[in-house]
Amino acid sequence: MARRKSEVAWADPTLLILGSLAAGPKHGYAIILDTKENADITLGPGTLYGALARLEERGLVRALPGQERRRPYEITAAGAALLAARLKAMRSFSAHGLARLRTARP
Amino acid sequence: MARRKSEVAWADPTLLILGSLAAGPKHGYAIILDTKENADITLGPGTLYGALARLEERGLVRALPGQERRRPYEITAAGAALLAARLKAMRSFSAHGLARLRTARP
DNA sequence: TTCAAGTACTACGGGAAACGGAGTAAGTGA
DNA sequence: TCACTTACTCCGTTTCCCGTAGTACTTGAA
Repeated sequence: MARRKSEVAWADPTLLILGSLAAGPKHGYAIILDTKENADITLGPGTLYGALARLEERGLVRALPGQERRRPYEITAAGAALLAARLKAMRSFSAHGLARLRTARP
Repeated sequence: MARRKSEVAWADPTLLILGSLAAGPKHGYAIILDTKENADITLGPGTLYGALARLEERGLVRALPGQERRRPYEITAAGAALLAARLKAMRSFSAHGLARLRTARP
């Protein structure tokens, strides 16, 4: 029940979801499996579907017609643009940070 | 007053702080200036000092003797190890995500 | 000398949302 | 029939992000 279980997170759920949807439309459960595999982070259902709903109301993802009991989502152009910007920031920050770690400390 | 002001964040404050301290010991205000410059994120005092206190009680940063009214901190070995792991995850995720964006979508 | 601006931090509280447990329900395979 | 997987909904708890306000000292220009 604890938010982020007192750990230092390297990415928030919304970014993980956008990153997963960047590969193509997926429904919620498929996103959970994808992030588990690709980011080694297991999103609980509350986290996933809550974040997904917020992303939708911000116009960053869009719900697709959906068959049976699955509710598939796809990333929008705005979502892809925002994701690209965030990923570039992450790439730059991680590169600089790792360089700092290599350089510094006796 | 809203947590993360309804935006999609690409890094949480604790990671930004560790990244800043990786370059060497700093006091709080210097961390604010550093993250503003290097990550283009302005941490408010509440965010910064709150996160710093949590990092300290988790043994990821350590308070130094400190002159005058400054309270300098340095990253611990545990903090550096955790930072390295998180930065590698970020680097991998951002690389894969950007590749996905380049490949996909009509 | 006065006053604005910068430095450096403390104290406080609201509220978004992360998180997981529990529940539901359909499908699959042994 | 039963266990397991898939796929999601609902809900309560807790974290902690974030800004505002306030304190206090220093510096420098008017």
